[in-house]
Amino acid sequence: MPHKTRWLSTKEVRSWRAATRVTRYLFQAMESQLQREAGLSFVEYHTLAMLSEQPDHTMRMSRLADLTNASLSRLSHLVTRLERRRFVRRASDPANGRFTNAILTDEGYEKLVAAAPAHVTQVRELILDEFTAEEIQQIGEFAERLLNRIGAPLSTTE
Amino acid sequence: MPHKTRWLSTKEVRSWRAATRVTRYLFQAMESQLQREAGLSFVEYHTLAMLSEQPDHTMRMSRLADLTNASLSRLSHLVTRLERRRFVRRASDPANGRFTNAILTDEGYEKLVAAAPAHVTQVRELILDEFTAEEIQQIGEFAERLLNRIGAPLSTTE
DNA sequence: CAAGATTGATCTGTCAATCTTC
DNA sequence: GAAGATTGACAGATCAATCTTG
Repeated sequence: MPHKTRWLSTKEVRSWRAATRVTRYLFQAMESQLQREAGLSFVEYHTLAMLSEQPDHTMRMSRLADLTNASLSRLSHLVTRLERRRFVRRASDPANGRFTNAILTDEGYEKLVAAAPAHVTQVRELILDEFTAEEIQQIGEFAERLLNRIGAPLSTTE
Repeated sequence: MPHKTRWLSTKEVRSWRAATRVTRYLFQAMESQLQREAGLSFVEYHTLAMLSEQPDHTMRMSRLADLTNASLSRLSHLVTRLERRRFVRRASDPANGRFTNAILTDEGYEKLVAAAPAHVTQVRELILDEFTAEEIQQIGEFAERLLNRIGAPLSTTE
């Protein structure tokens, strides 16, 4: 019941606020640029992107949900919308009927290819260009340490 | 029209993915912990927190929107909900009728005080405890550089 | 019955339109 | 008329309940 809370020091608060503020700000910037220029949300874009990296442009819903940081429910709704727009289609896994595969259509692939340059350019201008290669490396290490601590799977490629 | 896109290197992609993944993961973790244990969203919590730091527990809507990274519209809806729950009330600024002040109620303050220890503890356990003081400092500097680059206001205290 | 996935109800955010005060 | 703020309509996310297959 006691559990004395270890409050944050002034320096910690400062770092913490800057970090939360900037991450939220950057997400919003990317969201609205993608939305404006491609009519895709950040998650939608990454859903297409993850699929495009698979040799057969196919991935199981549950894995896709994990990689895009979305709940299965959220992904399911989202894929339904992407299906309506013909960017993705579903097919249940012939090997195991419990699994559903999401499959990138040609149209979806074209959409991604059209959207990518502007997005990547924004990421460079907004973020990467601020840092040296070593700093980018450093940031990646910090992020990976946190992912390990949390127990989140790291890699994209299985 | 050309604008050759400077695509990301393998290392850059790796850092970038880890960073986006971890930030989204952490936000979700904080969201759901706050929601579960206090019935507050992350923005709601920080809205109360920002108000509590003002001597008179009062702040203009537009400033509050800025500090919580919300649009004015979003904040307005949000404050309406917080008002219904009696955590905040509104009053138009006597000095300038265009301004609306959001004011933390006693009930709202108690809510915040009740929610804070668990939240702060989670922030430590999830994130801060992974890093040395120097690293936390370093992360703060990275974040502030980005905020400057973007042109976002930095400080909380005016 | 457990894992994978979907659905529907509800809540929250966004965008455009509007209102108010200076 | 412009800045600050609010509103309503719609799009999207969350949560709990449900369906389906192994």
